[in-house]
Amino acid sequence: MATIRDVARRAGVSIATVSRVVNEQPGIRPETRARVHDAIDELSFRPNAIGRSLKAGTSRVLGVMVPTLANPVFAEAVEGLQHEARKAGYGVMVTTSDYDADTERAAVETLMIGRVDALVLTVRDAADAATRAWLDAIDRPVVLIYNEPGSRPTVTVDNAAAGAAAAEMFVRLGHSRLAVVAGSLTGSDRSRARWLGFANALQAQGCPPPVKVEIPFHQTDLGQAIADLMAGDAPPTGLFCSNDLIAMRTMAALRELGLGVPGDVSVMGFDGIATCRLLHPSLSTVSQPSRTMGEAAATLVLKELAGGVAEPFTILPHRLVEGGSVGPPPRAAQRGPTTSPTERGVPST
Amino acid sequence: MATIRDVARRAGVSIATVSRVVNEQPGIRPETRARVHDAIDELSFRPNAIGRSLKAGTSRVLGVMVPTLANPVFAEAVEGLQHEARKAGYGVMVTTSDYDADTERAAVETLMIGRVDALVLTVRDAADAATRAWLDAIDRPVVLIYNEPGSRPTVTVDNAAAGAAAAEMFVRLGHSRLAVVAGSLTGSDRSRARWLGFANALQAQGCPPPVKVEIPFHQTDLGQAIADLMAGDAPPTGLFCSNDLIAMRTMAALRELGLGVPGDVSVMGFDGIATCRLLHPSLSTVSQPSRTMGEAAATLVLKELAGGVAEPFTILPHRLVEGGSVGPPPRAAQRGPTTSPTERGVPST
DNA sequence: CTGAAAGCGCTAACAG
DNA sequence: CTGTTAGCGCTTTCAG
Repeated sequence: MATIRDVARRAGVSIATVSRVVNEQPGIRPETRARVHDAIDELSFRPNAIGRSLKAGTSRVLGVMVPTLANPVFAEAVEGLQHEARKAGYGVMVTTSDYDADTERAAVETLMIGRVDALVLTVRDAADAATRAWLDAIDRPVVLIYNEPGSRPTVTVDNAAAGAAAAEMFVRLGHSRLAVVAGSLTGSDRSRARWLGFANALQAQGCPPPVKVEIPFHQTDLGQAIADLMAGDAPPTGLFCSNDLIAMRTMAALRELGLGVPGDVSVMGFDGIATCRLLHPSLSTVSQPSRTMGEAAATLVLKELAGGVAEPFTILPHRLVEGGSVGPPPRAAQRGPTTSPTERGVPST
Repeated sequence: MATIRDVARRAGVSIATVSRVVNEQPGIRPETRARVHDAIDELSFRPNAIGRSLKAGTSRVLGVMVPTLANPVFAEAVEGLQHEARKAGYGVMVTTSDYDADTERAAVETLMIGRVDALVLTVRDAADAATRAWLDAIDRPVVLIYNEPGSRPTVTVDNAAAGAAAAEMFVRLGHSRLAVVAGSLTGSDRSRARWLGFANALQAQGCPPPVKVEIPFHQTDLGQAIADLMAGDAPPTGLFCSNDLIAMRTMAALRELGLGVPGDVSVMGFDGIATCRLLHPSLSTVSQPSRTMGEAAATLVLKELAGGVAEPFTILPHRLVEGGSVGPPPRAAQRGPTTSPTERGVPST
């Protein structure tokens, strides 16, 4: 691999001149510039980013950590982030944490040793004391994404409001016995926020508190969990799932049990991943603008890197996507006479 | 940020000693080591990877390029690759090419300038002359993934055999009028290989050649394309899609048209992404071990980096997943009397 | 067992 | 307009 010195020798100039040509600085005689360019081409020289970084003290690399790339919601965000970073000439180093707190810490540590200039992270719980401790100790720009706003700039949606919106939709349709199926209600801040928003809205509407079902990460077969949930003489008529992947698996489990969606039970997801429209019935969900969130996180962190001050948080709009998986509760479960949801209309606030 | 010099001063030793302690080299008096460790902790010193890289001439970073992270098949591979890389102490820089040949070149160039030690790539077409030219010019270990084996070590499945297996399944069930719905039949080497395997197998069985339908990347609504395909008096009874995402969209389009799957038409995908099991009917597909492929690519490239010689190619096994989206053709379309597929059984070779 | 010093590839201040 | 030189943080001979 040719170095700047090789080029200088070949072109018969000093390394400073080569550096100037490479960095397109003014004040070089055109013919000198041409000679240098020739030498560069002949040796197919590419300036060594490491030498450059060492001098500059920056790497022009962003570090990104998400729980997993196997969930399209994160993959899409990384895709958007990557595009935005590339436009600005930044590379992106990616790691996954598998929703594990220890892995999170270690992974971020590795990214920092790798000298990324800034970080974009999704942590399990931005409010957790231990997490906050190491997060606050990071001496570089950090932007959280998907997490609940806390001590670091954050790009997210209003999870509590989104949870409430889901609850209101269920209530509007006549549901009152509801359950929440979540990946890790206790561990994940956003999951908790959605839960709280959901449960509070239900309470405000005079509904009994929802049942909680927790699904361990990596457990893909929800058959037993859903069977248990739906057993008994007053099973829930609506399920609010903490993400679309879980919602889709829940629907599959319900079908196994011979229960109709939304005939016997309505299912609602969260995230708005691309494939959820392709189900039949299509999945009703609270959609987050994942790609845009990734882009926004990149923009934010890049701005901070450029010396700007990042806004403490960016709340992007969520959107209630009404698919086919949510409908009125089965007749037997309705309390009092109700007309069809469309006839009832939306309450005027 | 503390440097090795700060630590040395604080511990009252030379920077060489600090370096030795950090790199756990033998021959340091225990008390000296302890003093250095204390200084390191007090200053929370982390060795600067850039300085280290400059000296060593390697970055301990792998560069990865895939067409898009929005297709879970690639996201999963990157996930696997990343895990494997981290185990070996390597970081992973990711880029996407959007299936565009120019972007591919530019993205790889950017990765190389970023001084990745080696590359793992999925290119549109590993057989394309222009692509081969720049690929062969890369002066670092390169492993291709998903591509057809060519001039560089490759981790993939036997796409032609997989296409043939799909064809044989269709024929076994009694289909003869088939179509291929592909993302970019002309541009993608693997898509082409699957097509050839599929078409050749059909010919061998005495079936007419399949119809081709090409779907531009980014076109997510296949309604019109599928409507056109299914118009006419002898529409295909089976559709072989070049990937699961397209297959899922195809199924959605068919449903819009009021056509039953597999009653009126059978649909088969390719990739085996997680969500395809969750459809109803579940998608029949040729499954690739994506995560394992990512891991294998990492292992291969890491081995080469360690001085080993990489195998020219690693063909991982594909698997025909029989879901609910494929069945016998509708009665009217069958040629000659046939019994149900299970009764007919599999031909004894 | 420890220290001094060279040098990885590059940029930028300073000289000419 | 161009060259000389110092130095970014680290590892690694070579001396002692």
